[in-house]
Amino acid sequence: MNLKELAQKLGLSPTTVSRALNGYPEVNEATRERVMAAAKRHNYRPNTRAIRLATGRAMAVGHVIPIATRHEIVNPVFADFIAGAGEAYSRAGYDMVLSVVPDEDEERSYRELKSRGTVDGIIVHAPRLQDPRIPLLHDIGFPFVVHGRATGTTLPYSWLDVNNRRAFQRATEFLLDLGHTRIGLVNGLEFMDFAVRRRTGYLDALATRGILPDPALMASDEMTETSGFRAASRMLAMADAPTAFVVSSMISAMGVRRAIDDRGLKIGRDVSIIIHDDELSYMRNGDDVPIYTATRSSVRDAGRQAAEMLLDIIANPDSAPQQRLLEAELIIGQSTGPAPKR
Amino acid sequence: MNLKELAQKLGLSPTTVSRALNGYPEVNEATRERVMAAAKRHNYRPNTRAIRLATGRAMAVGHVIPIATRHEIVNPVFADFIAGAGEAYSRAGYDMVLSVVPDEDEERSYRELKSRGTVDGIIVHAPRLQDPRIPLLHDIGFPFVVHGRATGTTLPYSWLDVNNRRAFQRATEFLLDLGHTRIGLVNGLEFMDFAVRRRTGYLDALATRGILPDPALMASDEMTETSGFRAASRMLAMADAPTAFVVSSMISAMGVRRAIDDRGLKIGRDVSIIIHDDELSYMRNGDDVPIYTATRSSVRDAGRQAAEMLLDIIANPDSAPQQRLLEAELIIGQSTGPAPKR
DNA sequence: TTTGCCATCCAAAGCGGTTTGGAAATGATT
DNA sequence: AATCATTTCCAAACCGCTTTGGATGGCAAA
Repeated sequence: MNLKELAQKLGLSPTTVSRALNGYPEVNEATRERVMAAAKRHNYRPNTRAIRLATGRAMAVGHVIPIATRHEIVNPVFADFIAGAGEAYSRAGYDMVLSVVPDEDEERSYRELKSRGTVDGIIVHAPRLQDPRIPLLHDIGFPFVVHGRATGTTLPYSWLDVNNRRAFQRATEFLLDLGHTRIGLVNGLEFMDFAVRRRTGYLDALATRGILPDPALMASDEMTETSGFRAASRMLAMADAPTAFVVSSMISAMGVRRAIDDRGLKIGRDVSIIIHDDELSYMRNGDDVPIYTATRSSVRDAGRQAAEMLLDIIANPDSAPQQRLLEAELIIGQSTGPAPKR
Repeated sequence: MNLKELAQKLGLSPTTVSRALNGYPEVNEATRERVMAAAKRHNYRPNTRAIRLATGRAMAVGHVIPIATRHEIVNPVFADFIAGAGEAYSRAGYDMVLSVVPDEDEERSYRELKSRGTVDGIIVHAPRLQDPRIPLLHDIGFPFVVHGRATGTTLPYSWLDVNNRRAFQRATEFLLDLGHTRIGLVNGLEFMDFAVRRRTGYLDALATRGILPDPALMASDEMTETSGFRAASRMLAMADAPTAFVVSSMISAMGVRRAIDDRGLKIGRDVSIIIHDDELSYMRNGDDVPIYTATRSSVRDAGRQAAEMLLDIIANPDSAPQQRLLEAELIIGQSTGPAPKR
């Protein structure tokens, strides 16, 4: 059942039927109702492909998932971010198209999305320092929103980010207040922008207390259980081992926990942990009482907000770039306690 | 730059240019090369929207992610499955569109995808027992491939699944061989098909050794760290506590590990664990030496294969349904050992 | 009655490709 | 030279919708 057939059945022109269904004013209310009823009765759904060609809009948004060819790691926050964004899209009648792209093909991939007209805009994931994607998308004139920021980029662009620096500063201060002075940082890969900001926050906190940072207490790696384990094991084996850890993710923290357990130490008593909690749905930080003390910010909610921002930018292409900085909340769990006396 | 313009520049008709680019035989090789060169030079990319309307094919595949409105949990294997599938799609020039749908709207969502012509086929995720989506998709005549199976469905349909029953049977037998007789099962939600099959495998193994299953040793819940912790804690508190666990996922296993650690027990010595390992990229089971003994089957690879199967079905709509059963390998890690003497 | 203005509807021209059904040119065959 | 088959190209229809630029008729104002 297409427009033409429906129009024929109604004894109207396709024009009028189209206008009736799309709420244009130049159509009699009576006929509009008649059209609406007939559309429902015949279960008419306009063909998306035709709409897209006619309007020139894709009614779709792209998410490019870069696969690091070296590690082949899919970002674990991805699923929840997508879930949040997806809600916003389906509410607005937009589709979400995912492109899984080996990272060396990313530029070509963006250009194609643009020139083939597959999508109306793009969410940029996991920005790195001076991320080349931002000037690129700017050049080809594609609406986009970055989830995160890219230090070193001077162009104005739209982004939505968590205040990672502040979060880690607060986390570190919290531990300092408990008397810890040897605090290990188990960070993500530091060519990622968020990881740099987190380190900055950690260093800032130490600096204001006049504590010299120890490079041996700062690890940077992929955020996996294994790498968390490795980093923590190494640090705990030191003569002057840390009494606390600031950890970039729930997953790394599980590795850190394993390292601590393996040495027969007890979390919250011998060693404190404070993590950043993205509130991944399959990785809840406890139900009622949080297991870990954490800086918390829902990545799913971030997805929703970023999507809404992008839709807004697509609808108003000439508006100024938008920015939104979310603050993480500091929640107290069972993984932190006063520094043990030596 | 569109077809017409390109044709004009070449002094050819759009017809010929289109045919030259799409490899039709009725065009001189010399002109084809000329066209190809010009297309590359002018950076011509056919407009996807136009192709779709003209051919009637969407050149896209849909993945519907149901969000359980109760738990709001995104399936953690999802990201890796998608990553695998995405590779297959982009190789074939297909787009992947994701719909995030509250599970009560799922049926409507499938019908819309079909009637609006958004996609050419669908991957069905996380099938339940007698999953209603299978007859539905069958009815509306939509090509689809199920990741998993649906016990109780008599219709023939295409699927790709891991032999979950066999995997858990082998895992349980492995523990039995080590002398364990009290073996806990930490399973996923048992309205999910895979979870039922896993339990069956577990029960089969016990049965062949003449061991009566103890309901108190079988837990079924969402596969989160917390639920793993809860289930294991409860079982370990029993008078006749289990000396081994079969655990449905790496994530639950982390909860199980925490429960074991909390009681001051040692994994592999006091308590054995064997898990099912989907080889999630951010959740590797150790690097060289596996941490956990596991039944292993890459969900990413499953995604790739399921996608290829679907593309094949879309290309040959009248072929018989395809089925593929993947066997998990049993890999020995450090989390299992002989049953402790009492 | 005429004029002008709305309100309501429609024909037709897009959107940018693919595909059908020739047409012209070339070469081979008789 | 005439016929026929091939090769090579093209005009035009089509996919299903939106949107522009009228057309028509009714009614109020002049």
